[in-house]
Amino acid sequence: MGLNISLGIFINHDILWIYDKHILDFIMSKKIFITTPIYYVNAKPHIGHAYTTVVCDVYARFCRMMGYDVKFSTGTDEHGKKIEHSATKLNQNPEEFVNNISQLFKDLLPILNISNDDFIRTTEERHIKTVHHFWNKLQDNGYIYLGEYKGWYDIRNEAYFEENELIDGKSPLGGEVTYMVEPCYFFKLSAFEDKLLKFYEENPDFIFPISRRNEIISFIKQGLQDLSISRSTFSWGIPVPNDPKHVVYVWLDALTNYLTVNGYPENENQNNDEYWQNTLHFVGKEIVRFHALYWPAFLMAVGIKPPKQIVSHGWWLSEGEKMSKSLGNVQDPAKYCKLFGSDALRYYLLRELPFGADGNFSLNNFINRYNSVLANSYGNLCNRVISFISKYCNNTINKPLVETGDDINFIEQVKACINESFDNIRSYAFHKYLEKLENAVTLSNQYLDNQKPWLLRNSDIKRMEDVLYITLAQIYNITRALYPVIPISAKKVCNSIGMDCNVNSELPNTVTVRTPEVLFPRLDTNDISKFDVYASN
RNA sequence: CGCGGGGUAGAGCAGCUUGGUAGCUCGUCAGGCUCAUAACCUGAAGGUCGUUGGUUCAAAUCCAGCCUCCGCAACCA
Repeated sequence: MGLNISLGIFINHDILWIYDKHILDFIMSKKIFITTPIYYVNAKPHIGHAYTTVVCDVYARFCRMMGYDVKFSTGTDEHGKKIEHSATKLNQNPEEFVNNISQLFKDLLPILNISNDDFIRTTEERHIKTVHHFWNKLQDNGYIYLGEYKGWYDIRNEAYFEENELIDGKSPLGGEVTYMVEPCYFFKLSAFEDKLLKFYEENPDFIFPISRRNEIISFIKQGLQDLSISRSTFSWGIPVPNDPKHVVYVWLDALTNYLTVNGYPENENQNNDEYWQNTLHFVGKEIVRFHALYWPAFLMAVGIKPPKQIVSHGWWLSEGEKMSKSLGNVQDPAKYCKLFGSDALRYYLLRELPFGADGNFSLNNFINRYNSVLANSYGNLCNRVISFISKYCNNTINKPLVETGDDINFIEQVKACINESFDNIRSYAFHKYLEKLENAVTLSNQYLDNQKPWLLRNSDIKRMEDVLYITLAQIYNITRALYPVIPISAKKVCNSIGMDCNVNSELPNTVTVRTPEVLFPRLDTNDISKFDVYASN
């Protein structure tokens, strides 16, 4: 029972463009809930955080463009020993510390032009209420018991190990270990092995991509142990209901943020909630296990259906190496936005990395793509056509009465590109989505060069106008298709031809243009070291 | 046997799921155009797709082994 709505209608003079493939038909209603992970406030935001957030934003904007009612949340994860530790080192109390860093993440959102509907902090009262309710529910249903955590504790790395995991009396992570016994609460994760495997079986798309799904399945098949879900060796966390010596394990705390955002526990019956039924969690590959395994188990334990899909992406290297403060190569997303504009950064993030894979973020490469695609190809196309109309057609252009074979051919090819482009959204192949639109831009430049309106100006004014209108119509279509990625520039282009970015808008018979500003000024590559893009410590 | 990701034109990468003329961006060379952001368009050179073997009519693509590079014991997306 896929949703049968027409997904975006592109109007091209005399041609009704209907993008009728149900790219999002796995979403069963018109509502959709998109989340970023909540970011751990142990350090300042870097390009990796920006990436996840931008991916979600582009997806959210795309869905809205296609007529969906989107709820899009992000936020910060603020509890845990590490935070307590970091705060102490700076002679701050934890509240002060998390307020500062959380604000940095929040400030980044408008800089990246993110259209989130909510920003949640795990220190908020509404969230603490949710966690308490969720915990009690788990307890009422018999999935929590008090036990002891025993093992060799690596203090430096804050992790427990089994005797047989130790190497030369040290932890596998290289730290000194001491044997510790800590009373703590456990979640009966072991009871969910079969249920989880069955769930993955019945919902083969639950974990994206497949390789991650296989990893999780083989992890479960090795056997699941009960999960310790409380800590008593530090206090910066949400107290366990009725036993405030313990605080709630940070992942149980963090994951429930999604329920908080969706109105739980007031809105307790999430199974009837249309947003919840169509929840997409976008995550980095390192936290797939928490989202694809622990989270559905927790939810099953309280009787809530797991989310629709866990969408996992890869990691960024910086200039070929791991991002690291000591190497000074931590890419600062805010600096990129300031220097090149948020659209350029958003475009680069999506275009450079094949979604799911790891990739390399490099300033040189950024500038290369910026110049070749945004400036020379797309920006220049918009500029040359609109300027032409502005200069030689008195700002006004009329819809052609007849079309030649070349025209039809061109229009059909662009249409095919946009269709293929959108098809790639379904599999989160954002790099291909953009590549196809770049193809459409190239086709437009080729069409112009073949038709040579600058020669027609002296021989056939009517034909010149037809060519320009037809090209302008395709620019309008391409621009709207690009809107989710480069919303600011897309709006500028649409405005300069007196239109909005709505997919259902139709180019009128007579279009009046305004000379556009240069969208993406070419960047000088002679000395790229002058661009200060790295985070200061 | 720790886990994971790679090895495709000078550089950086896609393609591998669903085998079938090897593609993209940049760079180089030669042309064209002049509406445009010294941009745009055309053409050319340049690759035995790490290696060995297997499956197949057919392998960059599937399978097995090998060589090799790189991440992970974090600032974790």
